[in-house]
Amino acid sequence: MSGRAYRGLSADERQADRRERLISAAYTLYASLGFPGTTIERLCSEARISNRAFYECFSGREELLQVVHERCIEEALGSVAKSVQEAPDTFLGRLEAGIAGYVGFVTQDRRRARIMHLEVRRAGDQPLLASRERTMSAFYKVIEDAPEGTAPVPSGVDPHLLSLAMLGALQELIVDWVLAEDPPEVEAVVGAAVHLLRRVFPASVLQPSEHA
Amino acid sequence: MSGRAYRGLSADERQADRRERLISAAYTLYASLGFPGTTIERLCSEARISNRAFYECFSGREELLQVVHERCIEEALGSVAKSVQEAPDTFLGRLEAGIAGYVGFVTQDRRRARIMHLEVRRAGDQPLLASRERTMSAFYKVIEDAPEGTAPVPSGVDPHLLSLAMLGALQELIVDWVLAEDPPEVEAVVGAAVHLLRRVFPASVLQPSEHA
DNA sequence: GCCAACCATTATGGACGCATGATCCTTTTT
DNA sequence: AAAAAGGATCATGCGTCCATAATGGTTGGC
Repeated sequence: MSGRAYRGLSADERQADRRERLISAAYTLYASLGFPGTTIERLCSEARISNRAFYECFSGREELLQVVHERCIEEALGSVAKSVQEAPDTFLGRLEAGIAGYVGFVTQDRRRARIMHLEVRRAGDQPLLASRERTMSAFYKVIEDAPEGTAPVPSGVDPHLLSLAMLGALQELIVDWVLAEDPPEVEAVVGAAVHLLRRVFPASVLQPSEHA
Repeated sequence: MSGRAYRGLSADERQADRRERLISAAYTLYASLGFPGTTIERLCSEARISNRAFYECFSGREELLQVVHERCIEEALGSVAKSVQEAPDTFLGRLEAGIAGYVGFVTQDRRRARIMHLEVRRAGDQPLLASRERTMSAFYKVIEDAPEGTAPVPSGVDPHLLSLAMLGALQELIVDWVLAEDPPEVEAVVGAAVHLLRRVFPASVLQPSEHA
């Protein structure tokens, strides 16, 4: 057995520590050099980890990206869920809180926004699309959990495509925020996104009830 | 002087022919292997052109992509302009014709859709963003050329961000059409996009006049 | 304090792509 | 038909990255 203490850490702890350092390094390098420019060697030197040890943590660059992306999504979902729970229990309230929560979360750290909305696409990796699907369904939930069972999706138009388009709109706004040399205010991004969704999903017009 | 006839073509014609073959090869390879996977050697072998001669046509891979992309945009603008001109002179009519024209054009050849909406982003090349700006402004024009000078952009929301978001929405729909293993009908894509824009730009509600 | 585990640093071999140079076949001119 | 231009095929030098192996310094157990 090769489970021995070292620098006060067990074998598993050391392994986990290296893994974590690699993830942290990836977090930074993806945002600065982009995913294609982030070589394994750079990752290792940034994380101060042996080139050899990388392969004991991940099978290759793609798996690392996958893990980083999933972590980002997990954190984002948590943050958004919290924002939504604290919001007033109206469709509009939940919607606005969800968007503001997500945009706020993602713009809080420029690296996050870049990884989640730019680098993921550049990879073209297959398993990443699965993660994307998860985000989609989470987004669906926010809409489908409208309070009194009103279906906010209009008829005659594929609701899946509509949600897809809304995600694309939001994504484009965030990408612009990331790439523009003179980025818009976060509030403006949120405002545009909220305005968009408010107009697209007609349930919002049924919602002045709570206000009066 | 080195301007001599060869295979019935002048020196300039031969040069132009090689250029064209490279562009055609790029058109195909970008869509199958993606831009990053499209090496110069592959391009040359596909175009049946000497590796050496490539650099007499383009300075490198990026310039070729640039040229291909600009050609795509040019053709798209032409096609959309024609569709819009033939449409009824109402805001809604122009809008619908523009969207249907663009989606129809871009989905007419799968390679086009992929190049214009996927590979361009993957390149991360700087001059490409300029071309993208041109597309943006063209899109603006369609909206700003509303017949009786009504400003369809709502107040309180940055119209630039709103247009950006709409482009993002449309782009996402097209990307989905390209990547999905079970792609939606083109009509459904057009329908979703039209529905979206109709709801977002309130000028559309001022437009039942022509119908009666 | 000595040995052994541990691990970052530093090579090594292989593959790939870019850019350029050399070779050889084809086409045109005379 | 011979000479010369044109261009594709093949070959080279260079750099980068991946993946693995050898090196050497550090830490923990005894």
